[in-house]
Amino acid sequence: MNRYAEILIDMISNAVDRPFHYRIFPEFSNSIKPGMQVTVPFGSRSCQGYVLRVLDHTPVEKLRDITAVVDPEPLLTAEQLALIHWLAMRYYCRKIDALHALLPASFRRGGSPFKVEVLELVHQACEANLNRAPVQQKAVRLLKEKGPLQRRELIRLGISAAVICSLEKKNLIRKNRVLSIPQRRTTEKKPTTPRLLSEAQAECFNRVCRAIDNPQPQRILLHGITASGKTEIYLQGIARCLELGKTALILVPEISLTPQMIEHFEGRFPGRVAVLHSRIRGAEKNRQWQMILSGEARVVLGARSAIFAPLNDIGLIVIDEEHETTYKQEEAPRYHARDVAWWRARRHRAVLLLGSATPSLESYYQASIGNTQLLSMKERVTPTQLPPVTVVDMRRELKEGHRHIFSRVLLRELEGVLERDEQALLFINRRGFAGFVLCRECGFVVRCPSCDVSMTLHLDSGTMRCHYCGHEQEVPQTCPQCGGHKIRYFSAGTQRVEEEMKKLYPDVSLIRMDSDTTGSRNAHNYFYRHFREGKASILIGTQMIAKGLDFPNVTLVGVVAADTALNLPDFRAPERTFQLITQVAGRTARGPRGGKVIVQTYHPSHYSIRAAAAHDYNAFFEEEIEKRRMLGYPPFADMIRFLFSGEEEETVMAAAAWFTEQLSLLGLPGELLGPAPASLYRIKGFYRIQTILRGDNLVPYAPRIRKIMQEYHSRKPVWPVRLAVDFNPQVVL
DNA sequence: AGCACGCCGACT
DNA sequence: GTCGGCGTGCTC
Repeated sequence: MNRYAEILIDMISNAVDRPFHYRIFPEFSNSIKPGMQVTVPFGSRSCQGYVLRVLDHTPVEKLRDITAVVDPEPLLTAEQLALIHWLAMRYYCRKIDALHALLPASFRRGGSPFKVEVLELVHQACEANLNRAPVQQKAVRLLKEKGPLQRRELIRLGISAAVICSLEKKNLIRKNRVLSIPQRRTTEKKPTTPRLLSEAQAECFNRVCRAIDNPQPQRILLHGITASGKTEIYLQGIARCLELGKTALILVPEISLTPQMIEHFEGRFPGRVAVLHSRIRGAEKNRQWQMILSGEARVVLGARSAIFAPLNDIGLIVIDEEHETTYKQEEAPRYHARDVAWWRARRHRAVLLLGSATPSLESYYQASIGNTQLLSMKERVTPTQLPPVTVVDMRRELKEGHRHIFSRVLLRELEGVLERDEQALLFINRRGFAGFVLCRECGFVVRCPSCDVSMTLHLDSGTMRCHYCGHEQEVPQTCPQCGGHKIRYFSAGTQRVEEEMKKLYPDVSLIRMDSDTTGSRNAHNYFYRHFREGKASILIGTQMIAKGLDFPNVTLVGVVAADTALNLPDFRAPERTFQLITQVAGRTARGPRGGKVIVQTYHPSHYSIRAAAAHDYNAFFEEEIEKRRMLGYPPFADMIRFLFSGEEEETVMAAAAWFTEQLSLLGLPGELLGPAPASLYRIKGFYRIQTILRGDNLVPYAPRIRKIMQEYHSRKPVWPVRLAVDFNPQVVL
C-alpha cells in the first residue's frame, strides 16, 4: 500500500503556508516519520521540507515523490511539532516562521550539525570480488576492521577519492550519517555551596520544592522586592530538579544575562549549564545545543528564545523578571515566552516559577483568583532599606516661578551628592516622542473618552486622534480642566538633560547612556565600568540604566519626567510607570550610605506614582485591575492587533477597511476598534493603520480569522500593503 | 520566496 | 525576425 506524507515546505511565503503532499517511495515507507527533514521537488526546483504527518490516503490527485531523507533521525520531536502548530494558531503566524524560531539555522541546513558523514560497507560487500582492484580491496578490508569511517579518514589511510568513488558506483559502500561522539569537557570544578536561606526564602523554597516533587503542571508567582534573594531560590529549585533526575530551564531578560550571571549559574552546576541567547551563534550555539541534546547539560539558562531549548523531562521553568516586555517577540512568531513556558510546563507536568518585584497585571491577577500560587518576600536579604521616594509636583514648581527641568529639590540633592563625592543616576524615558499635549499648570492630558489612552497629536491635520479607536478632536486652546493657557507638547530627552546639566555643573563629569551613545556592547560595558569605578559622578540614561545594574555608591536617583511613561498612548502606561519607578528606585540604597529617589511629575496624585513611591504593589494592583475590568482590557480580554502598512496612504486604508469589514461579518464576541492611524503613523515612509479586536475569548475564532488572512494575502497584489497580526501585543504604538 | 510563462519594445 | 523587460500566478 502506498503511503503519503504531509510536508511543510521550508520557504518563507504566505502562499506556501499550507501542507503539501508527497508520495513516499515504497522502500522508504516504514522509515519516514513525522519530524523528519526531507528533500522534495517543488515546482521547477527542489527544496527542503519537514514531514508533519504520514498518511495512508492522499487528499490530492497531483503527487510527486519525496526525493531524499536528509537524516534518518527525525529533526523535530513530537513536542516541537505540536508546539509549531500551537504557535502558528495562537500567534497567527506561518508554521515555517514558528519552525525557524525553534530550530537554529545550522540544524535546518543538512540536518543535525553533530552528525558526520561516514562511509560504510554494504552488507554483501566482499573483498574477494575485487581481485583485480587491490586498493579497493584494501579499502573494504579497512572498513571491515575499523567500522564506518569518514571520507577524510579513508584518504589518510591511503585510499584515494577516485577509489572511493568507484566503490560507491559499484554499490559496495554507501554514505551514512552518524552522531559524532562529543568529547566531554572534563570540568572538575567544585560547585559553589548553596547559600543559607533567610526565613522568608526558606519558606518560599519549601513551597517550590513541594511543587517540584508533585508532577503536575503548576504555576507559582514569586513576588519578591528587589534584592530579596530570588535567584538563590531558583538555584536551589534547580538543584532539586536535578536530584529528581529532571531538567530545568531558566529565562532571564537579555540585558541581565551578563558574564557574572552566567558564572553564578555555572559555578553552582559546573559543566551542566547550557547558555543560549541571541549573541551566541554559529559553532558556539551548536555546542550549546549539543550539550542539551546529549543530556550533558541539564540546565539551560537563556533569554527569550531559550524557551524552545530541546530539553527532555523538564521539572522546572523559571522566568525571572517575568513582567519584562523583552519576553514578547516583536516579529513573527510574536510569541510571549511566558505563554510558551506554560504550554511546555503543562506538557512536561512541570512547575512554572515566575519571579518579579513588580509582577505583570496578568500574572498577579491569575494569582489573585487562585490559578497561580502566590509567594511573597517583602524583605531584602541584606539589612538595607528600600529608599525613600519623594514625589515632586512640577505644577507647583511652575506656579512658584521655577521653570527649570530640574526641580529645586532635585538640584539640592544633586549638590549634596557632589559635595559628598557620591554618585547619582538621572533617568529619562526616551519613548516620550508620541507627542502628547499637557497642561503645565494642572497636568491635564487629553485622553480618549472611550479607550482612556492619551490622544496623539497629528501635525498634518493639527488635530488629536486616538490610535485605538480613531476618535478625533481639536487641540484645546485652553485647558479643559483648569482653564489655563500653558497647554503644550511635552518632550524631554537625554540630550536635553545632559545639556542642562552641563550648564549647571560644567566641571562635573557625567556619562550619557542611551541607544545613541552605546552603539556597541563594548561601549555599554565601558560606560558601566567607568561609572562603577567612580570616574563620573552622574549617569544620565534611558531604560537601559533602570535594570539590574549594581552601583553601591549611588545615593540618588532622579526620575526627570515620570509623565513621559505615564502618558504614552498605551493602556499599559500606568503599569509601565509603576514598574519603571520601582526598578530605578532599586538602583540606589544598595550600600551602607543609603539612598534617595526623586520623581518629578505633573501627576503627583496618580495612583501608579503614589503606589510606587510608597513601595506598595498591592495598592497599585487593586486600582489598576479595577480599571482594566471596567474598560475590558487584558487580563479580562484578549486583544489582537492587525497592523497594515504600506507606502500609499489610500491603499493602506482600503486594505484595512476591507479586512475590518470581513472581521465584522464574523460576529465576534467583542469589539472592533478602528481602523485608526497607529500612534507612530509614519515609519520610514510607511503609513501605518491598525484595527484592534478586543474580546473575552477569541481563541475559538482563530480559524475563521486565519481564513480572512489567507483571503487577504491572495488579494494582496491589489494592495501592496503588509499585514502584521499580533496576539496580545505588549506595546501598541 | 523563486521561477516559469507570457506578452510588448529595440537590437544582431 | 528574436532577445529580454518584469507583471502574474503556481508550486503536492
